Amino acid sequence: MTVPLSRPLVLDPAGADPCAHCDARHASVCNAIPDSDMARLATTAVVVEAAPGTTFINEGDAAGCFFNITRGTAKLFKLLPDGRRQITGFVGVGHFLGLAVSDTYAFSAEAIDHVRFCRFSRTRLRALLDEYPLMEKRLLEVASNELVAAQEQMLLLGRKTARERLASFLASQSRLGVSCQHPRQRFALPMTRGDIADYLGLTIETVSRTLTKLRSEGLIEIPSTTEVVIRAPAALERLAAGAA
Amino acid sequence: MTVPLSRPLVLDPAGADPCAHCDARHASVCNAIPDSDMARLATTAVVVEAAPGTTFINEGDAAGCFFNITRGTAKLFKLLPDGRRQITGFVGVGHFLGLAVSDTYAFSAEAIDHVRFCRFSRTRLRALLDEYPLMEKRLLEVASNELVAAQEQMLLLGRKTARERLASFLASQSRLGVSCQHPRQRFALPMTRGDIADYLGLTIETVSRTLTKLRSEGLIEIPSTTEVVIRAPAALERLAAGAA
DNA sequence: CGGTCACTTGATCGTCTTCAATACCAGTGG
DNA sequence: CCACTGGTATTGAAGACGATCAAGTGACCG
Repeated sequence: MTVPLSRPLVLDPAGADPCAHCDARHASVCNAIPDSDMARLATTAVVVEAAPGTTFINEGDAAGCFFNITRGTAKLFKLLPDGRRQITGFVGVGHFLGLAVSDTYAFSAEAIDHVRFCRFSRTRLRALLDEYPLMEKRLLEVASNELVAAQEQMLLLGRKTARERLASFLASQSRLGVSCQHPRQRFALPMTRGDIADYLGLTIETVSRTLTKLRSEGLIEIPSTTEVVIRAPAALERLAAGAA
Repeated sequence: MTVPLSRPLVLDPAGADPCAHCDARHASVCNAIPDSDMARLATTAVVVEAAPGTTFINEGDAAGCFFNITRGTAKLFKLLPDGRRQITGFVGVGHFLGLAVSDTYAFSAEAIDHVRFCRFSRTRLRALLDEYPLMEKRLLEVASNELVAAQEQMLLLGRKTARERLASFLASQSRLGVSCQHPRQRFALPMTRGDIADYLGLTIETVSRTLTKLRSEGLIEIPSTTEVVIRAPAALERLAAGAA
């Protein structure tokens, strides 16, 4: 599984006061900063665009920046020397990246579709945090939530069957983003089967076979390879929870 | 794998100003609070003792408290309805527990040996954090570090072989606590084979077999079931890293 | 159209699990 | 002192789930 290494593209901030009109603001830690200071926030951030397949964070590199996704979806992953890959998460709009205390990144990040993000230097963000304690609180909240998600994923990787993993994955995807309260029946999967496999600790073949099986059993439909319809949400949830 | 449910024991805070003389303070978030305020800190905490096997946090219960381990080792875990268990971490002196934003605990915690910890009510800790921003910063640091560790564990659970998992586990245990810089050659394993299995996503039998194999190859020695000696640290690290 | 890439499907294989028996150790009481 | 017990660990044999290897399909695109 090779990782493309093309360069991300730095954009001129389009229009005045980009932060004030940011799509991601409502979902992001930046909402801790009052409207009146949005212009200042904008001056500390650099807007960057990354084409699909672009790796914009490299595990092990000096961690000079923080990131805030404002568009698209990216995958975070770790690699073993022989190329085995574990995707630790898919991140979308509003997601904050780079919370490593160490001086190097603990994971790599690659754009799945067209991704846009804000980049803050470590030192400037530090200053921002000192000035807006509310932002630090929000970050702690975010980190806590991710920790809970990470533990859930450990349960999945350590103890669930392939079937249960796919069911968990589909169930969680249906609850993503705006549909947090009202799970969608139909949704897109921007990532490839290979990505799903590396996220669930399986192989491409097992992912494909298991999806086919779930479909043949009437739990889901697969209108296209990038789209899923949940036909039996309750049954899927039961399966995801590992009910005996 | 049954989970004992006996009650933890609440102690009278022995002696005056227990926080000032706390063994865990240097390793804990409490070091963000100045010496002069130690007495106040002590009044917000309740010292609790838990015998081996005692479950002192139950996944799903209302999350009213935070915890700070001051003695012993505990295991954190999640269960599936049919009893499958994933241990998400072993926590020792100085470890801070309960960072769930949700109103229920996301995991259970059980004492391995004799554990002592401080218990803070959620509301009182919130007040403490508002008063000592440095403590909030420390918490964010702690959470970030745990997040990095969680990602490493996902890599292990999703992509490493049984051999590599055991090597990783032993290598990380040798670096625990005070021996962070100078890995110990010899150390105790307070947890059972079952605990190790549930931490590494394996079965007891595979853990036992794999340890035996590592021993027969001269990488480790096993003087007793609760003690390990690393004979070939470099080779073990290479194995843990998944070198091809 | 030919080429590439992602996905699906089939057959075989291997690692780890499951089932089962045995060994071990500490604690208890005869 | 030694049999007895319960819990934990080791070891062996058989089985299963998912991996690997291999072939085939379909969609997109130059």
